[in-house]
Amino acid sequence: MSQCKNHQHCIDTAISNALLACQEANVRLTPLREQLLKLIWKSHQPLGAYDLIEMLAEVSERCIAPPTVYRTLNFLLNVGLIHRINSLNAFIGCTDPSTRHPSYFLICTECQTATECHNDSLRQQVSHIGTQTGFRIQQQWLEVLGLCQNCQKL
Amino acid sequence: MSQCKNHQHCIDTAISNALLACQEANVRLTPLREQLLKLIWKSHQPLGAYDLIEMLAEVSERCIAPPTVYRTLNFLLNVGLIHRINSLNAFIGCTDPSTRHPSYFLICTECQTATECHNDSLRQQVSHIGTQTGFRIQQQWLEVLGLCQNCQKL
DNA sequence: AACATTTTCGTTATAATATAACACTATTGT
DNA sequence: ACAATAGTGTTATATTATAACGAAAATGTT
Ligand SMILES: [Zn+2]
Ligand SMILES: [Zn+2]
Ligand SMILES: [Zn+2]
Ligand SMILES: [Zn+2]
Repeated sequence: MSQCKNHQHCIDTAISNALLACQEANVRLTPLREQLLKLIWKSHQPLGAYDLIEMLAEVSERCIAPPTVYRTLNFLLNVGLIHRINSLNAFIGCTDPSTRHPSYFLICTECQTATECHNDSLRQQVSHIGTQTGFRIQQQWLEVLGLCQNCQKL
Repeated sequence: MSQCKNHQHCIDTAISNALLACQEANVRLTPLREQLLKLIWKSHQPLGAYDLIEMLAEVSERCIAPPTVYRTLNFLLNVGLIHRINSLNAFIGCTDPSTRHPSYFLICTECQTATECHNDSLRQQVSHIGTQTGFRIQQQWLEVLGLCQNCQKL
């Protein structure tokens, strides 16, 4: 939770964003989907699918098998409510699901905090590369590993 | 091989680059390592570890188990002779192992060709984000999925 | 050459991540 | 009430990756 003062606010915002996004997309935020999204938002650290399975088991007594979790994760990915961190096989909440955008993250190797990075110059630069090379961009991920400001001090 | 006229030249260059890089780093390019690197350079498409195991079996009659291949892949990664495409769990040859650089790729979803992208403006832009946010960058990957020029025509 | 040291490779077992296939239940629209 | 669709449960299995340990090869030193 390194970078937020009131993490409950992050969670609340995430859920209300999710409700809006689902309404917009005309899909349903079922209890399971909402519960998983809340678990993902428990921290600002990417979580693996099997971490989430364990968390679900603890929280709700229900033992949910991998296919169900992966289905739900894919739903959240498709609606744009979460991102996948490919270098970690892990998932993290999107801080702005209102508009589709590439997945750019700064990930601290010390505290594991992943910070989404909405940077238009960067986006334009990538887009420019596409134009230059005649490549029609469909999807993109940038994952930057390193030390966040906090962890450099330690 | 989409973007190259003479792919044998790509392979030859890769091997001589590898010899140089290993000399420079004072490490050995053993037969196994060289063989694996050549297999990776068979095409401009990222290959999975288990693809490579199959290819090794076909080429050399030797049946090499996963740990050996992963060890060798990690060696090649560490020396900077190959890159890992995280979104595909796959590996591809580096087009310029002479200097360490981030892993930026354009990957065609149709023909699977992955083109390494040495773009300084992009690199500076990412570096700038690091400076702005006080994040000390250690490693980075950009993976752009889409359609290459060739595949758009089809 | 003989030996110790280090590096590389082989082998077995297993961990971690992800999906296929099919059945059942809940929701929605008529 | 019914049919159609969407969501979830369940079993089995595929795919990707590593731990642990021992044998072999290369390297450096007497
Ligand atoms: Zn927070
Ligand atoms: Zn986002
Ligand atoms: Zn080529
Ligand atoms: Zn490279």
